Amino acid sequence: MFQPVRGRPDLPTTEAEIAALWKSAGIYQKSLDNRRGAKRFVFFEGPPTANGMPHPGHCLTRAIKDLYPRYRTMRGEFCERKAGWDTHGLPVEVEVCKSLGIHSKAEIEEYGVEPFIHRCQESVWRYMKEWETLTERVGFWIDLSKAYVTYHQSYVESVWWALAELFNRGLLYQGHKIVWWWPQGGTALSSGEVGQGYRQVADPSVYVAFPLLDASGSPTNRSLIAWTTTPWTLPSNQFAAIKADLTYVAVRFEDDPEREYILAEPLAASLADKKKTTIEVLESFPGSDLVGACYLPPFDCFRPPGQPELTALKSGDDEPTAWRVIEADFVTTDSGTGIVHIAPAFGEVDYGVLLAERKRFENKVPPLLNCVAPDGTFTDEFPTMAGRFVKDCDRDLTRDLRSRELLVHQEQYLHDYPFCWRADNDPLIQYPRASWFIRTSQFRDAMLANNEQINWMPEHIKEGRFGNFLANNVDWALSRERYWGTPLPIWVCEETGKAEAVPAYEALLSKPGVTGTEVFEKAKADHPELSDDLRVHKPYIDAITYDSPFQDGARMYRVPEVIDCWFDSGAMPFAQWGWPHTGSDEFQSQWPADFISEAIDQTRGWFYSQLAISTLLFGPESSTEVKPPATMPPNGYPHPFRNCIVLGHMLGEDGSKMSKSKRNYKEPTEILDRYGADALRWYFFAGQPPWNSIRYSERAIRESVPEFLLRLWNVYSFFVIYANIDGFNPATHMKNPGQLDHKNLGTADGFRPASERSELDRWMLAELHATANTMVEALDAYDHYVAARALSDLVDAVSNWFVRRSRDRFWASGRADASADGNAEKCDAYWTLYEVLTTTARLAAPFVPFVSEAFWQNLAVGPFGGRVSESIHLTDYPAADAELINPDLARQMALIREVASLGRAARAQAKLKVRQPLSKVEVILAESHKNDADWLVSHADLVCNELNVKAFEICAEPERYITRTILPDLKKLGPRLGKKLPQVRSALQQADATTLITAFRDHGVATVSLDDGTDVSISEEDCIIRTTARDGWAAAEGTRGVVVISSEITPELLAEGQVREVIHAVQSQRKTLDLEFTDRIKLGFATESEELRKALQAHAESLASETLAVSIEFELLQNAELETLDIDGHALTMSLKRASQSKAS
RNA sequence: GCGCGCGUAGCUCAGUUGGUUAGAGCGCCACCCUGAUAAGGUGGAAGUCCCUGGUUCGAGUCCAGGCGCGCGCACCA
Repeated sequence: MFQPVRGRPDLPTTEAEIAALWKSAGIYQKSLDNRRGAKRFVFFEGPPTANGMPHPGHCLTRAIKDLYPRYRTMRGEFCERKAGWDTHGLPVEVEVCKSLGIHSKAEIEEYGVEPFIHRCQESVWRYMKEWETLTERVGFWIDLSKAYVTYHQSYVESVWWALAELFNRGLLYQGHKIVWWWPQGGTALSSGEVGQGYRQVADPSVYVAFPLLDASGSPTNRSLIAWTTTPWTLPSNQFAAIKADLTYVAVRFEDDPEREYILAEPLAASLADKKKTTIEVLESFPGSDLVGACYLPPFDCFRPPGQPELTALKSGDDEPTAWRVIEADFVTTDSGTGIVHIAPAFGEVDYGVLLAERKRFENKVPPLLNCVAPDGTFTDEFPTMAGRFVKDCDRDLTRDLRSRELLVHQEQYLHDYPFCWRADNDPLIQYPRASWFIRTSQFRDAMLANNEQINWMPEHIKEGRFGNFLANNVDWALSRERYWGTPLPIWVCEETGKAEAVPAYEALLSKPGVTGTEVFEKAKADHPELSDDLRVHKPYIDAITYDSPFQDGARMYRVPEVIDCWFDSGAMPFAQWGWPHTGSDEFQSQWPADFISEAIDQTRGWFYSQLAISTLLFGPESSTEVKPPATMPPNGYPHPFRNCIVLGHMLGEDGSKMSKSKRNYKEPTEILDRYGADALRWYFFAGQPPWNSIRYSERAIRESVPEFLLRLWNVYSFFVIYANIDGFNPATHMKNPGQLDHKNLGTADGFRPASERSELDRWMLAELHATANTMVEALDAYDHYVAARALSDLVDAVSNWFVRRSRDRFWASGRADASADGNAEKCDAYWTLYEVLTTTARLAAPFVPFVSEAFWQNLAVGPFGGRVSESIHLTDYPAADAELINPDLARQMALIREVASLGRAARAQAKLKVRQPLSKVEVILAESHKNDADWLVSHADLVCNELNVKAFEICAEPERYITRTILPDLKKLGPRLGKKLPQVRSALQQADATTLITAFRDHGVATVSLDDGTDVSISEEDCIIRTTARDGWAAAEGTRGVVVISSEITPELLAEGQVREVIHAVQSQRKTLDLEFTDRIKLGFATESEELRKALQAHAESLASETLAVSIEFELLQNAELETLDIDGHALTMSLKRASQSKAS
């Protein structure tokens, strides 16, 4: 007996039962133990941060991350899955600040770095529970208990090792650069972080006059017009840049006739338009004429009064170090005035100008002018606005310029500007700052070469998004002037400024004269619950100092910075094992990864950080002394991952980005509770290729259920119902159930080899095994979308053809076993369906692990107990049995299915319902299928049965019903005939098809005369012969042929049709009365119609057997249900009642 | 601005090296089945394959230029 099955699946409940089973039996662990020692399939978990709630996108990632490890495990490989959590960084700090109601660095310092860090460490686990629940709920098998955690000491020390390596190789350096700076947060951000914060804003756009100076240093009547959208940078102005080969003009505006202005010629008119005034051009000259001219800066905070001070150049001349026109290539006429205000402190390009200028000077070089403090306020060097946040001063600055008549024009300018990605009201500014960088740009080519070897899916990521990103690589801005992160392990000599990197905590403790460890010890004593991992974090680590190796008596102090948390995640391939300090075996065997997958936003994130770190540390140029694992492929590429599925972004119900505030998506738990994890997983896998953006809509998820899961469930439920009725037991006498593969099943009682079974069974098994082939091929190529579709087609074939065509066998009398009253054909049907169901469940297991497990438990573990795998996930993925695959039969069965379908179409067209028997159906096969004619005729019974007709034949006179058209096979003739093709085409159109076909038959070729007088000889293979139904017949055509239905209805046929109508009504009535389908009934009819009465009498026998009637009378029964029917216009009253108690079948 | 992706039926999406009649699911309409049954099936209607131009005997598919959407990048001073 199989456990009875719910008619309607309740997936969430089933899933909960299965999950409990897995847990109590430790199935995941067993699935690993099962494969220990086998070839490894290496998977890396990109660490999510448990600092926020999981959302639907995470369900997708986790589903994909589960699919391939499950599949590979079933394929015999050993796939460890170690979870991981990303725990450092700004997101955590910002969350904590929010909860404390503070914002700035000063406030954090005031609160205290130590308690702040404690808060951060606690906050990291805030949504841990939700994450773990979700992970299990979607069926993502991963070892959460051994998860790596980026703040753990061993992890931090691995990162330290990596940083020390880079430092020792000169690849980690401190540079003074213009960085994107978050003033309120007091730290620089990486380009990736900056990129996340761009937002469209309206900034003031000002056109400012820079009056040119005369020889004595006094302002003249003539001014340059510079344009900027950041007025706050004007006090720090240092140069004005022009383009040498651009034409500039001196002009006078009608509304301002006293002064003259200089700007690029192509932009002059548009500025006049903006000012709503007219313009008078006084003279024009090339930009080169302006180079070297001196001007009065808009603010005098740095400029002493009087004549510009001259400084010696290397060339022997001398020039002022500031407020001078210089030439620059980057000046364009796209916008502005063609004169660019240069403030080197606040722009990378501007800073480049300064560096270039500095090279020209002899001894004293131009200083960097900067009147903005790191916190974003003006310094005392700009007294009028000192202490105010620069972005808040734009209005006052503009007003000031206007009052001094230096403001030529002002407007609003709409553009994208970066804000802090974690504090989105804080604008970022470009700012000069000493910061630590990794020389990634030096490894650009190595990274590109490494990238070249990675199998990206979709392919275009390699050359496109990711390749471009690598090609434009800039040095990694690594350091963060923050608190909660991996501390930069660099200690600096207080006297000499010389630095060294420390690769491990132990190494630090063994330094001479080390002190400061007591700070953590004391904290631990005060708070025993404090995590030991915090000893390597701020502020404790900062307390540790030691004797300088560079100068006697000096001490070494750690630099204050922590690092970008993306470096943490990128170090995960080795840091998850604490390598190289520990975990050498693990790293050896788990690197590089065979498979990773994340969403596309990780191109600049985890995909990059992994590749960059791996290339720098383990690439061919590496001089790292600790060697990478011996498993490294010979040429060293690709690493650290070979195959990467880049997932599309998930969109909300409305197709736009998911957003909490827009409420355009349902919480994952709601979907999971309502439809189940398998439904969600199947939707993800089968809905679209994974790299498409995917719409997370409840409707779409709901509607994806019937097509596959429900259909499969219905077949399963059908099987269980009838197998129980018929006593089908697969375990009877089976010697070795194995994995219930075809060959194992062969040892069972009542099992006949496929070759001895009906064609339908052989077809079904052929489809099953062909599908297994397709799926393995697709999944090996990481194409689960194609695999899912193949699986779905298989289920359609089982449900809509095999079960449908096998009903008679399932309902035939006799037991489904090898006993004396056993029925061999019935047995075959059960064995076939049993094999199909168990094998399909295994094929589906990586996709829908819960439902397939439910099948396995009932179909396999139920009858066999401990003789089969206790879980479907401990079985092997089905390997196709090549001997069972049969392409000819597949084609033929497809043909017969089309014939049946066309027959129904023809009936529908002629309004002849299937209940009405017809005399004959004729088929005209397309030329392409003519060889299957004999086979089709041998299946006449099947066609007749499907279409409810008396006879089936291949049409003897096809010309009655069809016309044939000869079309050129363009694919074949195109390359051969080229430009002649259209002529051949029209010639064939005009030619008589029958003549051509005769010619093909008789001579193998036919000659076609073209309009240009030439002849072309073509063979039948060059053509496609199309068959088209003529009008006037009940016919339907498809690609494989034409089906014609005889629409003539004889009185006999009509009578039979009427009886079938009555049978239909009786069956409905049985159902209405809620009778068991084994209940016998008595029938009584009353009708005025002689015709109907005769029909019923004539077919009383079939009427009785179809409806399980023990008696049929032509008078109404006492105490029976009455129903009045209309059969073809004849009134009939039917009475029906149960004949006896139901008896078991 | 540059780069990547996408644009096919009312909706969500397939569409293999260019080839004759462009498909699926859902929805809609009509019908069938009634021993999987609050399921299942069949048929039908429905398309300017975003636009324009080009290459080609032939373009949904290749090329160029637009338009729209999404994402990414960033010296918009």
